Amino acid sequence: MKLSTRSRYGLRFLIDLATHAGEGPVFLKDIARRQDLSEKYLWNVVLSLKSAGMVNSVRGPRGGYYLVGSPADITMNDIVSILEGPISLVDCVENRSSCNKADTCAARDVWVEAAGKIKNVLEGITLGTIVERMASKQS
Amino acid sequence: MKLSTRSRYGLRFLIDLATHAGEGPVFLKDIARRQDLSEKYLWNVVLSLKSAGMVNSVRGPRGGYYLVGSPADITMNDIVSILEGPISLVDCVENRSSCNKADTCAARDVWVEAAGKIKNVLEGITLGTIVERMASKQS
DNA sequence: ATATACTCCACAAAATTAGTAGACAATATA
DNA sequence: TATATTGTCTACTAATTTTGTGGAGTATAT
Repeated sequence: MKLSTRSRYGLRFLIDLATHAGEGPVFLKDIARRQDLSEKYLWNVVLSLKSAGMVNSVRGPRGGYYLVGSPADITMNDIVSILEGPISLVDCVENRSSCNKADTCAARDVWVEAAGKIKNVLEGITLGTIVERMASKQS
Repeated sequence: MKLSTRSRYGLRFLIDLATHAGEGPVFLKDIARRQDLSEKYLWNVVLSLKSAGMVNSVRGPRGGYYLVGSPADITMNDIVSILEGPISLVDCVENRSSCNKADTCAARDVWVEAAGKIKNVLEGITLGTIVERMASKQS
């Protein structure tokens, strides 16, 4: 039950972006350097975030990336869903037809319930609160 | 954020076992047939459950597996922890030294919090309630 | 004795994840 | 308009994890 590096890198990217909000677009290259991530691989992660409309980019000199919405409106569930896929602990939660026993399966009910609760947890954590907490930590 | 088949198979094995409690040991072969799982692979999963002390076995004819404790005392967190490893969404949650930035990392705090809450959710679901719910569903 | 079922090591196929290479496209600025 | 800077994109490869198989052996109730 580990998250892939996509989610980890994505979150670090977004935190970095939120931290530098209001300073104009931020270079992918700078974030990769600050966070010590492969620039190429990070781009691939960020591509997903952009496709999902969570970030946007400006090309050319003085270009870079910026958050589309307010950090307070971006939840961990949003981030993980984009980068990891929907929070279904097993396929049959999302996709009844992936198992021909889904309708009568006792185990499935468990996973549906657990997935729902985990989703609630992740929805309760926003990028905004993360950045706030960071700031108060440093002072 | 998917669980591996180990957890899925393991839960189905345990549900089957709990359902047949009080009838003496249950054959792995029978469960594999009922649940339509590879006998060999299921054995490997069950081995982990046995090593962890959750189930025990009797050899020879009339042998088989049985639950060690009461279904009411076995939580989803126990099961997933055994079969999937500890619920740390990222390595640094369990293992600070896996990342040299763990002490100052803002993202880590998020994962620690999320992992703790997810653990609470899974601890709230026991094998006992699952079996009960199944029974009431069938009536 | 022997049938039944568990034990355990080693191996292999499949799938997923992680990461790299390099050419191309857009654009702010001089 | 030239050019430096930065994002875009496709294709490929390497590493890891997951999932599963084979087969020889061991314990024991009948």
